[in-house]
Amino acid sequence: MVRSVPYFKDKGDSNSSAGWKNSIRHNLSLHSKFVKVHNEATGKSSWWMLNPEGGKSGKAPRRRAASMDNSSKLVKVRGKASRKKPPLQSAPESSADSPGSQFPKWPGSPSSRSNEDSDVWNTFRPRTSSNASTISARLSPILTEQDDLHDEELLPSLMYSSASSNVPPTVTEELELIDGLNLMSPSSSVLSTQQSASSGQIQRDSSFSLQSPNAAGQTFGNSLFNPVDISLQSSVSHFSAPQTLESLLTPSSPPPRDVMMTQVDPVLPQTGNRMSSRTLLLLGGQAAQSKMSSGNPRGKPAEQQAEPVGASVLPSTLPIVTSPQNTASITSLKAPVSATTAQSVQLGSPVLLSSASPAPLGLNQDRLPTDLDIDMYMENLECDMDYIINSELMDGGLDFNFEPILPTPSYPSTSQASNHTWVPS
DNA sequence: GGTAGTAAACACG
DNA sequence: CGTGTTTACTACC
Repeated sequence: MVRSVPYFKDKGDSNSSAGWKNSIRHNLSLHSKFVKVHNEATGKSSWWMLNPEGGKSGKAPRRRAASMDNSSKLVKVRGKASRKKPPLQSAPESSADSPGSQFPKWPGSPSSRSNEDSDVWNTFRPRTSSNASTISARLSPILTEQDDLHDEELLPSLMYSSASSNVPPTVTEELELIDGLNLMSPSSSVLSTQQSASSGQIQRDSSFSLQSPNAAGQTFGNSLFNPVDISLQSSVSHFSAPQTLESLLTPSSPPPRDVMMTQVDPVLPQTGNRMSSRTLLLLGGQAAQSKMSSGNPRGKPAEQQAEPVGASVLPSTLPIVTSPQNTASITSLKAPVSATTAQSVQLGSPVLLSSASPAPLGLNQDRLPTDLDIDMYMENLECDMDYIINSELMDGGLDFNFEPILPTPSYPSTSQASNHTWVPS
């Protein structure tokens, strides 16, 4: 608020912020439009997001109202709800409430996710205990939610993080920008709560690779790593492994980091060999969400915060080659895709945000498998693009900004792109 | 009367 | 102390 809303610019200090913060908290708690998503990673703090169902226009589910509020089913789950003084709390917590569960379940949310049925939030909550805690924890709600949404309904899932203390403001912003894509690198062993900065960066990269390439590819045709994008897209298009998502969501079996690139797929478990409109929606929604999440979405170059961690980030974006197990996983995931394609992915992963212009330069243009029908992918890309663009326009226009990435020193320069000296062989 | 903003009390970790 | 919940008060439409 302080950073994004002029009015609050000078109201960031603890003194002057007490009032409006209190008001915010008050409204968050009071109105069912907002739902709290517990985030163990941040201790006492939680994520606040818009109720996918919109919530009631009126008040939040108060104890008595909770039972009546069928639509939102946002029962009070706060364990300490009954802590109030006896006089006030005549009625004990309703049995309808799910005590202990911090996660209100709105109808239909986890539906698509086969087993997770009972507890959507469990799908991510456990992850909080893992290294990617903060990130994944914040992501899941979104993903789950959006996964639930139908194509026509891209509900805004604006999240407000109360974990300001744990996540640097800038990082928080970054995270918000890429909400829903954090899952892309949930398992990254590099990630940790303290390293949220780097993770944020990583996330951002992944987000770009997933949500921008399409749009960016068309918009920014002057890229050096076009093949990469195409490859990625192809992998995305072909890969469908719901179980992967399962594993991703399972704390016990953290997914390989490289999956972050293909994790987009998990998002579209039902998808066959091409991205479903649902997925597209998801991506678009995330983009839109990004805009919504911050008054100055891309305005602040991620590079700014990314710089310090850029070096470490890159490796994490193309780990496929580093770890045998990762490689295996990725190749298996990309079964339909030729090995060369996978390789191209590996090579290009770090520069995902580049465009997918039809004229690949440097890198592995000559490596592109003959069976890799670029046109086909391009078609898909165009299709996706249209969708995304439309979505974006509907939301007020495109808001892509890849500027920060280009100047990143860590990335191979244009002239050296074909050398890959930095690429593990 | 409904809604919204603010202040405040209170509980919890 | 930060966060979250709740109540009370006030102002506006």
